Amino acid sequence: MKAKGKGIKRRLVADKDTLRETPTRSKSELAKCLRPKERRNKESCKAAAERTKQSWSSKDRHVRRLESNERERQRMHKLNNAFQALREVIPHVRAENKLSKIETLTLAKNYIKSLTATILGMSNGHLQDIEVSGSGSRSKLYEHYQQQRGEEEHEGQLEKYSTQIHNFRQGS
DNA sequence: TAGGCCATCTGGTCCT
DNA sequence: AGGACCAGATGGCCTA
Repeated sequence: MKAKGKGIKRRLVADKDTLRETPTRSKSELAKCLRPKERRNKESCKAAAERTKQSWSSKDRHVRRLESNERERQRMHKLNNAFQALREVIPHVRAENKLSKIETLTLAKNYIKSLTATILGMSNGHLQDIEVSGSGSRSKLYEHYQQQRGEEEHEGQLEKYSTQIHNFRQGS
C-alpha cells in the first residue's frame, strides 16, 4: 500500500485558544438518565445535568475537556502501539510499506488460520484423538478449527494467506 | 482532484 | 464521580 510520511501535520494538540466551547454537561448525570434501571424522567435529568453544567465554570469545563482529550490520545497511542506490535509478528514482505490497520487485521486473521491449518496438517489428524488427561475433552485447537471450518468450509487458508502476501508483494 | 488513511476532538454510554 | 470505551465528525497528508 502506501508509505505514509505523516510528520508535521496533525492539528496542534489541544490548541487551548481555539478549543471549541461546546455545550457540555455532566456525563454521569446524563448516563444515569439514560440507563434502563434508572427510572427518572428526562426532564428532571436534563435539569440536573443543567445544574451540574452551570456549577462548572467555563475554565473547569475547559480543563476537563483537555484532560479528557489527553486521555483519549494516550488510549489511541496504546492502540496504535498494539497494532505496530502485531505488524511486527506478521510475516509480510514489503517492510518499507507499512500495513494499514485494516490490512494488519485481515492479514493477521488469515495468518493465524493458515498456521492452525498447518499445525493440524502436520499432526496428520492425530490431534482429534488427543484427550486432555482426566478431562476427557478434545484438543481445544482441534475444536476451534472444526468450528472455523463450519463457517468457511472450503477455503484453503494457506492458499488464501499466500495470495494475500502475493498481493502485498505486488504493492496493491 | 478524488479517495484512502490517519490523528484528534467530542459527546454519549458503560464500568468500577 | 470519574475514567474507559466507542463512534461520528473534521481536516491534513499522500498517492494515483
